[in-house]
Amino acid sequence: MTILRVALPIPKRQLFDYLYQGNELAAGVRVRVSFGPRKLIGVVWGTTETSEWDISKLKSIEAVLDDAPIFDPVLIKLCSWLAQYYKHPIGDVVQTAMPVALRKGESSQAKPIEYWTVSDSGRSADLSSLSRAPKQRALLEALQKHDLVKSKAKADFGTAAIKALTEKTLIEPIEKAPSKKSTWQQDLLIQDKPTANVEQAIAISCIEAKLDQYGCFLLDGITGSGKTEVYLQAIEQVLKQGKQVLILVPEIGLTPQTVHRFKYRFGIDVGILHSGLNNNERLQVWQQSANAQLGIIIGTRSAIFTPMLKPGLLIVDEEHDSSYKQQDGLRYHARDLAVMRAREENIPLVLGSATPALETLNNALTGKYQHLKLHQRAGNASLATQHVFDIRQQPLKFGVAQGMLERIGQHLQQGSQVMLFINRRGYAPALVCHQCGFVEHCKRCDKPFTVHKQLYKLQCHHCGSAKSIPKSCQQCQSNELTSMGVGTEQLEQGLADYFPQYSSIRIDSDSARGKNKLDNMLNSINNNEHQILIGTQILSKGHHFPNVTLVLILDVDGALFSADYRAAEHLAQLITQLAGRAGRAEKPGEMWLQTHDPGHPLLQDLINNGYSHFAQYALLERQQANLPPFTFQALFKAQALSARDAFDFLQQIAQLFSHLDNLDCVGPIPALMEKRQGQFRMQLLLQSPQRSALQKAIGQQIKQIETLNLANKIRWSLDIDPQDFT
DNA sequence: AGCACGCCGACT
DNA sequence: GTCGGCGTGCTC
Repeated sequence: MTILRVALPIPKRQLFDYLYQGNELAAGVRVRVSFGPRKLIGVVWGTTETSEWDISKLKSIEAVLDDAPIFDPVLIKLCSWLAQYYKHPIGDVVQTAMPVALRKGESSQAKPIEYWTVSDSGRSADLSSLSRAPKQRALLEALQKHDLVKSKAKADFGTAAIKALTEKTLIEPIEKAPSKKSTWQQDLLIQDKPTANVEQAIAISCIEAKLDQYGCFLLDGITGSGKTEVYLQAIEQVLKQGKQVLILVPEIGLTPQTVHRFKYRFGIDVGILHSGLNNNERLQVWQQSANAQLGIIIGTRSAIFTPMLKPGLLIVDEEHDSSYKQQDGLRYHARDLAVMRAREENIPLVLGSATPALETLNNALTGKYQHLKLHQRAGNASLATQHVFDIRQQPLKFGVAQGMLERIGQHLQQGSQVMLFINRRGYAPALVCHQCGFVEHCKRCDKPFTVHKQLYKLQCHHCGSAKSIPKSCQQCQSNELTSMGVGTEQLEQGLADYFPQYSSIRIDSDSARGKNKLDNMLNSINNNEHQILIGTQILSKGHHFPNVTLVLILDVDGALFSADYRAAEHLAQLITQLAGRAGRAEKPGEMWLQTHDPGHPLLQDLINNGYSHFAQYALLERQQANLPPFTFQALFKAQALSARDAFDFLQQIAQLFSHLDNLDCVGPIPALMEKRQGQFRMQLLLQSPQRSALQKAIGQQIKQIETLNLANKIRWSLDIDPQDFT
């Protein structure tokens, strides 16, 4: 008789004890247990001699679901660390780390995958007979080449076409058992590879020198400098040793082209984990990776939990990308988790970016990570020139300065495309004088106030002090005080009226939602179907716009004067990424930044000296202001129908931490978005110069916080190392 | 989280 | 009289 400690999918920061009639059950095995009135599937997390519960009242395990653990020791350690570090319920963490199929208790052996294939009559069918049904024709044509996974066929051709062809008995379903062989080592076929330049060769040999141990590398290379080639040549060595490579990419970066590049170079199957997979397909990749049947696995954030039998290398591409941080539930950072995993697996980790996050850069500068730089730009890449446009006293039309409108007109007339960019990320409205550019700052913190229209107040997000919104500028007495901010729709309409002869298109996460919609939009842009592009964040990621010769960034000030101290960093990353993606060698682009503060040192540093110089300066500023990565933060957020409840709850938390030295408390203050879906949102920021002090303090208080009266009445969350303050 | 229990108002 | 609203509390 043994007592097992089981992780259950329950939002409680604890394990639950059960009796087990057998001798041992390894950690990582799934079990079915009864929990109150219901049945749950949990994961054995350990054994114990004594229970804090009355042993006679313990229930028994009802069923054991796995012969072998579904988590290896490294993943178990990783989950425990996650729960500990992010102060998150362990059962929830374990749940997040499992494919959905396994959460539901299905066998860890993947079921056969369902395909569509051509029937005998379909194989020889004449395509022209379907000329009036283009979807059906396209599907049949595709299937005559090779079978298609059902879910993919449905996504690409629709259910109607499938149904029609089934009724005509031209196609039929077929099941294929997942392959058991792990022959990728024999199949490995290295395609001709370009000769690495000197910098690439140095980077590759640095990584190769450490293939059998932990080491973290920052591969810091400007756009077009050939980071991928470095990955590929490092991967080659790992695969040749019979080891696996796990590659994380941003949500938007997992395109067929990316995958194809890896597939093509090595001639082997690549496991892909993205949001479009169904549960069984996901389980199959998971399973094949766990058995080392796949040499390369590429996936987004959650792929960091994919088990590997023979781990050899971890890569996080575009490591600065915000999609690596989960923004709800378990708020983990996949890049940080990758560091932990590489250390536990004792394998190297490569973080790649043209615009490294300041946290990462700091780790490279202090020698914690090895800094590999690529400065040389490959052949036909181009970089847009960057300029600042002073909009003080300039008449603005729908957010665009008159001078800029004229320039837009010139570019359009030359047959080029123009991109207008609205930066919403980290945006916080500051009160700017349109006459002289003066921005009112908090006297105590020397930080710009943030405008809160709901409360009709200016509020400092650093010390929490507030004052009412002034009527005129302190410096020039002008009444033209604006809290900048342009609406996408307003801009789109304005441009359509001003340039009626040109077609405009808006690309944001709303308009790009849906299968292939973004791809279709990007294609129509590069076919010159639209001349004016209006976009947000989504445009800056991974896509090239060779016909765009003018990029205009509208609300730079919203980031420069933001209460979110990361806004300037994100803006710089955006500008740098965009500059590398517009125009081409023979038709280079120009980029203009509209601002009330053309002399802003960060802005000037960025456009004159480039991202890496900017980043070092920004780091210095962070150090002087006692901000991350030189201090460590945790953010409590609360939302409720009554602002009072949210405030009181956070106030009670603040009191729990108030007596500690080494720990600063800011708030409770309204969140940057103070009201959403009718709920008031407040926040409380904890900050400490020592990570351990912050960890310890929260660890000691979290149980207490859970049991606060208001904790069950309102919605609240804790975000360790917060990235986003909206 | 989910599910039961319990205590109040508005229905046949 | 009971059906059902959702506040409270517990689950090894």
